[in-house]
Amino acid sequence: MTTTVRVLLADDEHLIRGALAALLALEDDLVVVAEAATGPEALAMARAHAPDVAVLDLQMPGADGVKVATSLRAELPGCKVLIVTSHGRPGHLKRALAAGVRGFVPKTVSAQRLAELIRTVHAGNRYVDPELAADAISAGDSPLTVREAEVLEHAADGAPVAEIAERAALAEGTVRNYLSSAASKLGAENRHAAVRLARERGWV
Amino acid sequence: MTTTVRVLLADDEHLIRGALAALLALEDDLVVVAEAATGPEALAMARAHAPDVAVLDLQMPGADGVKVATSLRAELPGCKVLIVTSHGRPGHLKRALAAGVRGFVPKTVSAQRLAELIRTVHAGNRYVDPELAADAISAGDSPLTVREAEVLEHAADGAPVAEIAERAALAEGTVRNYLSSAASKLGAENRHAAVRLARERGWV
DNA sequence: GCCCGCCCCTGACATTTGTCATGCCGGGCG
DNA sequence: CGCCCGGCATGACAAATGTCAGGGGCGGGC
Repeated sequence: MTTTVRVLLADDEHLIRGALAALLALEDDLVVVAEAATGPEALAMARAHAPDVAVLDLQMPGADGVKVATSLRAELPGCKVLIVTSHGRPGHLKRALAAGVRGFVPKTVSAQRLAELIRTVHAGNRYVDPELAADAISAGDSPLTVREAEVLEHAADGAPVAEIAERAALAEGTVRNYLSSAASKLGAENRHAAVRLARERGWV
Repeated sequence: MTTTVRVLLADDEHLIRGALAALLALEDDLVVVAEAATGPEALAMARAHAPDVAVLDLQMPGADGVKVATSLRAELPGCKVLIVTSHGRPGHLKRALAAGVRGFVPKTVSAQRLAELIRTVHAGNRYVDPELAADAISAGDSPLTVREAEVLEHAADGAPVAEIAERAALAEGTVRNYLSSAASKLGAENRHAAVRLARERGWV
């Protein structure tokens, strides 16, 4: 007997979610038991329906896919998580795996392939897109120290150093130093470029 | 007799494009005659198949939806363009309409609704998502002068003023001035925040 | 024709940011 | 234990950035 897999689908784009639900419904052994458009909603739906596999978009309003996965791991250990994403940032993959995610693929895969992957993770196996994995490996670990990353995050919206210093409870000179060392580690000309790079690599 | 509508589908995310194609195929009067994953590919497909309606993603590799629409308008005036987008930036809507686009909607619409809209634009009518329209109106026109926008663009990747000055063939002081006035017009603290805001509003 | 306002452009000055030399502390290692 | 290394923190100085006052050109209103 082929067991049927109960799936939760979470993506903020209704068009895509609906289309996906329709396509997955064509597979005999898959059934979409719940849909959600936001992070918190996904969590609530998961609690209510206890799906076998949760297919989560990485970027959703409220809480991103990784955050949802973390909560899910604690509350429903039996629920496997598969993350799909449009723009694969290396660091996200690492964070996702740390959160216990079982699968991680870009949205460029076909629906057919996605269905296979749902079965794969349901069977207890893992799968990450080879290209994303290669990116993550070549990007490597974050070279930033805890404080450097913290200061970079505060600098993300272009705030002046004085403001960052206040929020981080540091002297201005110190903040400038962290910014500077972070920028040089990232090979950036200035802190703004550094912020962009760190974001791209998923290190902030 | 209900005429059948020949549709071109362009989106870089295979998962979504495939799912969409499948759903639209369920509608009796719609037929997807071509698919594309990039801007140039969409253009080539349009030339080859001369579709009635082109459904374009706003953000694609190569050339964005608006650029494709512009070319299409010149080469295939009979082909109506409907743009779908994940992240609606006000300025894009304006540019799109200027490029002769007939419909503009976020990806949060349902597939059912999208099918209706394809018929709507095919019938010669226009449709823009009310919420996006409201955003565009409230965001209003760009308050930036030509030079201000130009300098902001050059500043986008965090380049130092000297470099911007060279690329724009201006004195450094002048560049600082434009940056400064642009920032104040946008209500930004500094040029980096200004760049972000201008991007969000679609003014650069 | 003349004035006014806006855009374009510039250099000088004040402020902010980036860089450097330095000190403190805790953890690993010979 | 004593040493060295790396992360954390700071202030002083040099360089980049933001702000200001001002001048030339062009078009619309009177």
